[in-house]
Amino acid sequence: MKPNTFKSDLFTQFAQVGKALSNANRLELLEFLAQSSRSVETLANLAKLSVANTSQHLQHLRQSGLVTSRKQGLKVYYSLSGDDVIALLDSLRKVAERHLSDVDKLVNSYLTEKDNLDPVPARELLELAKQDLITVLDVRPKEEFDAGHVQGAVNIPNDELEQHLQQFDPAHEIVAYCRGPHCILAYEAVEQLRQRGFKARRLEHGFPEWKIAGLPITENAQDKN
Amino acid sequence: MKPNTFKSDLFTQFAQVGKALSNANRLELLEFLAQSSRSVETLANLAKLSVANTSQHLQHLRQSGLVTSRKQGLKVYYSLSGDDVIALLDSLRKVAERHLSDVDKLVNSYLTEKDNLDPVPARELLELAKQDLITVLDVRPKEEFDAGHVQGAVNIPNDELEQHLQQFDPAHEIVAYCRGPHCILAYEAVEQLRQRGFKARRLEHGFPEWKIAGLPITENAQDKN
DNA sequence: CTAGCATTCAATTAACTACTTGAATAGTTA
DNA sequence: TAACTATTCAAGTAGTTAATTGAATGCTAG
Repeated sequence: MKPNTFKSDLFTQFAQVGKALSNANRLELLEFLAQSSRSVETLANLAKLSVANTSQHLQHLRQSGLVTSRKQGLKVYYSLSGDDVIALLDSLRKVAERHLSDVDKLVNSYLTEKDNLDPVPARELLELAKQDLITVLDVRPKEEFDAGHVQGAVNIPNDELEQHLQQFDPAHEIVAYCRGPHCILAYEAVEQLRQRGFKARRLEHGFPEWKIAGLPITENAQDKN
Repeated sequence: MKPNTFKSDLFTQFAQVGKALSNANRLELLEFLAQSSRSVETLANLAKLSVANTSQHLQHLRQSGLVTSRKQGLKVYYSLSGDDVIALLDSLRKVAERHLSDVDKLVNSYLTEKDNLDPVPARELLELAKQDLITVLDVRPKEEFDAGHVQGAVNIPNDELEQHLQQFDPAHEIVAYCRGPHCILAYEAVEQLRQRGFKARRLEHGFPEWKIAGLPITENAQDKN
């Protein structure tokens, strides 16, 4: 028996997963994959990387066990290998938020009124929706909405918000959400709506977190992209 | 507003934390720190690294916000910056275990009868202890035991087990634990006890997990090392 | 069975990381 | 104040990683 060898090998294996999380582009790819499974080309466009580079990053992620791939016709679709990966990304985000003061500074400087956009916890949204007191607004692009969204949500991508303002019931408060805790779309939507006199807040987290919490969603055939 | 710049900077910050987790030696240091706070020299000895190298790793960890340091007299004591770090390490471990088949192979080849050493969940241990049906055995070194241990546990470091066998009540099942889910000491103790005819199992997780689950512990003044 | 497409592979370059060594700093004790 | 100790800093080297480019593979449709 060689406990030390065994032990260090084990840490080496864990470090492989850590390495996969050590690059900003890979983390961005993971966030996109947390939405739904996607092809290499789509991911490359979303992350603004070359296709070859994206492919390499994805292979790296696959070797660490964070994503899986599946070939369908011409395209290769990648997806997260399990909900535990979302939990891991959430842990990472929590630690980073709590400890890296730089992150706070960034968030504060960008989102001028961050604190005033006080977020609605998921449970509260559920309750308000049940009593039909709110309109739930999904501001992500149509494809992401189609792949899966909070039950009862209305989809209006951010750049079309202006044209659809009259369809909102002014008596209802509007709760906006998008991809994750740091998706800016929801912040922007809330700001815009408030300027127009609506009562608006944002959902505390985003769709991936809602989904893994087991809260009600409407889900279509995945893998459209 | 520059959403893209903002966004990529944010991922860069998260990647800093990922980088901290991308090295086997740093992960090992974090595991030691999950036990209790420790000085640089102690950590260097535990991890079998040079002091300068250890110091560098620790600074890296501090810059990512995973640990904090505090100077006391001549020595500098490092500790985890919060329980969310333990949660993060646990997530990492879970993903690595589930996905890296190499890890399974290692565990299986090293721990010949892994499945037979069926682990006791924390709640079950609590219940059994309440009814006084078991002896809870902490096989870690004395210093770690002193810094904090499961309430009611007996401390016998692994290499002294042989000499203390007669002090166990043969009617009681023995549940052994040590540092974490992968600490080998507990496996070895269980094997040894079984060979001597005792009924023995190991605790499913280790002390750090027990502690963050909020289960009853006995804690002494930290920072002895 | 050929043309076209999505992805991967291979080779290159620049940038970064881990570890070593020896010197510098800061706190402590005589 | 001088000697000592624990830690950190600085510089150098070997090894690793990210991104680019262009070619190779493997499907699919005509």
